[in-house]
Amino acid sequence: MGNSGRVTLNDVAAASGVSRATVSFVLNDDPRQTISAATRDRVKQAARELGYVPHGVARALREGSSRVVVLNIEAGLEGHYSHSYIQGLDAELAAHEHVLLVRHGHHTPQSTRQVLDAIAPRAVIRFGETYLTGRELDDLGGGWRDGLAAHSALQLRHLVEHGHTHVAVALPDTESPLAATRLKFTGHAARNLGVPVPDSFATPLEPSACAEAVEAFLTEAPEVTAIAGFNDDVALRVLMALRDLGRRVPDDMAVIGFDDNGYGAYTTPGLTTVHVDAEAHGRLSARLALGLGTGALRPLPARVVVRQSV
Amino acid sequence: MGNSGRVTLNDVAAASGVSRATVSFVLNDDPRQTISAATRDRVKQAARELGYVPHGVARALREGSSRVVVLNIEAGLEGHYSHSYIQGLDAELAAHEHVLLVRHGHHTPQSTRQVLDAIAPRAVIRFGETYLTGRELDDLGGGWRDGLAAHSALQLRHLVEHGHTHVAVALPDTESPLAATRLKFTGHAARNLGVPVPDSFATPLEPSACAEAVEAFLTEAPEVTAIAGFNDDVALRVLMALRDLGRRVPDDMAVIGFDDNGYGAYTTPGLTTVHVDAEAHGRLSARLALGLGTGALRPLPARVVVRQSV
DNA sequence: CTGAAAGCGCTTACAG
DNA sequence: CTGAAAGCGCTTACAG
Repeated sequence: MGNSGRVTLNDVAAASGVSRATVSFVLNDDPRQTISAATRDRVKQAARELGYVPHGVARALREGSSRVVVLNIEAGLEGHYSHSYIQGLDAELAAHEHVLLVRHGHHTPQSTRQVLDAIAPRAVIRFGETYLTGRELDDLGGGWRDGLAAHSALQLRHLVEHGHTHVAVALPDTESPLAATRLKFTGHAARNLGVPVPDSFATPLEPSACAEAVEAFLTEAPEVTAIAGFNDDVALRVLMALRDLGRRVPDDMAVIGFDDNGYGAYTTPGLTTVHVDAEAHGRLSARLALGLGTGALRPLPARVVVRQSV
Repeated sequence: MGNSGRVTLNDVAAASGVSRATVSFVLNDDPRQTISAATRDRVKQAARELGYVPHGVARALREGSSRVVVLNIEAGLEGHYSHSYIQGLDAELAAHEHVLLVRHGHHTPQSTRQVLDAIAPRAVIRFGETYLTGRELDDLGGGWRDGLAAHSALQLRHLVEHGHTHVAVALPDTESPLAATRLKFTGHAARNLGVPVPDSFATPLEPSACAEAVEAFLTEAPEVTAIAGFNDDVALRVLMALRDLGRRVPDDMAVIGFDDNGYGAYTTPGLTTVHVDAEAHGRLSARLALGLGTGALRPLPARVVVRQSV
């Protein structure tokens, strides 16, 4: 097996007494070749016995890309949704003999370039794109059907159905590329539901600063009776702020979260929130990245998890 | 530039009127070659103008490995610690011109093999190994100095310092490779502190099941006055269970978490917990994976974040 | 100081 | 049906 420890195509060819080309044809089930059953067996047998595994790097150099899919995820977008999404993506990719590799943190064009050049992945997925634009999800039939837009609307609708017409949106304190989009979608939904377009405010991480922010906002907008969180983290902070301010939830103020992260079950009152089938979104992204159809895959529609905060 | 869109070494060589070898020497600053300043400049200039970027796959095929480090992380080990750890790892690797790619989910030997073959990473890090064994951290001087053992001891010590001698450990419901190790370390610490070795129990995710588990355990062990959580998730579940059982925290039972995930600030009472400098652990792992020294890097010691639960 | 050549391990026209 | 050959883009002895 050469000089290194690795078993190569050469070794298999030598062991089975055919050329490298033939080995490659057999192992890759090339449909354009007709190779005798005897030869096939001999080659496969030899490959098995030698423990041959194709060298992906060489294959990638030759084919132009490796059987790897890279997911880029910005630091600010990580959360419960992304976690489930990754699970789905990983599982579906594995089912099609690809591996998922995730790039966390902040990505500059150079670093992205470096990854591309280093491993020539079959596809690079930018996390959030699907969900955000709903573009791929559109393929299932209907723009707002199961994207962020639909879910933003679901969140607001729950509030409206509970009698709230003046709603505010609580946003993270840090810059999130999703914040503006979310706000836009919620605005759309408000118009559809015939309620005023919600105002928004940021929620600092530090509890007393957050309480101040909530208080300041509510002083300016005393008509607001319900707050819709950008996500559960934000909603949880609002819940704490309201408690510190002595406002009762849901009696004085209703609060609803987004993307049920589980921790909303631990507060008093529990946080009502929106649950999204992120795992299926991940599977969908996988199929689309590989150029497969969406198959029978259909994400479960989002649903409201009712606890006590609204 | 060849037939594809890519600029290769060949293109740079042609543009600067030298051979491919020379281009390679110049661009890689090969110390064994002496190349005239004029030629160097010409080559570098041409590379810059053409926007040449070395093809990592080809380089990996030639050199045997790519400038990529892979982190394997099992689904059960993800949490706050891993999140910070990844940030540190990513940043430090980037500082040394490597990129971090994370493999989530469950890993079989075959899938690991596939990754290895697909991208020939410079190193593969198994998450938790460092922290768990404290092996790498030992290098900083002293086995228990800043690993899981030391932190388990810190958690228990806080309880003992607050007058608790009969402590129980709450574990996750799922199999965690860390659980046994944790228990062992806490046992060691108990002996050192001269208190009985803590018993343990599992905490189901489902709230009523969890309450039952807590109740059953405490009925068997009425002498227990404090519960140490495997992590904050577990401790938070215990907190909820105790509330549902009508036991007051900390008066009837003290609770302490582990690996401050932030959500402990949202409960009533707030969860006292142990905060670990995972980011520095990540940086350390990066340096060790690349075969660099640990430099001046020294993780901050873990500390107890005091809230109200003990 | 510089260039021609080999080779990393694979795939795939092309010629028998 | 099968094999010899080229080539993916790079690095590095080796020979001038």
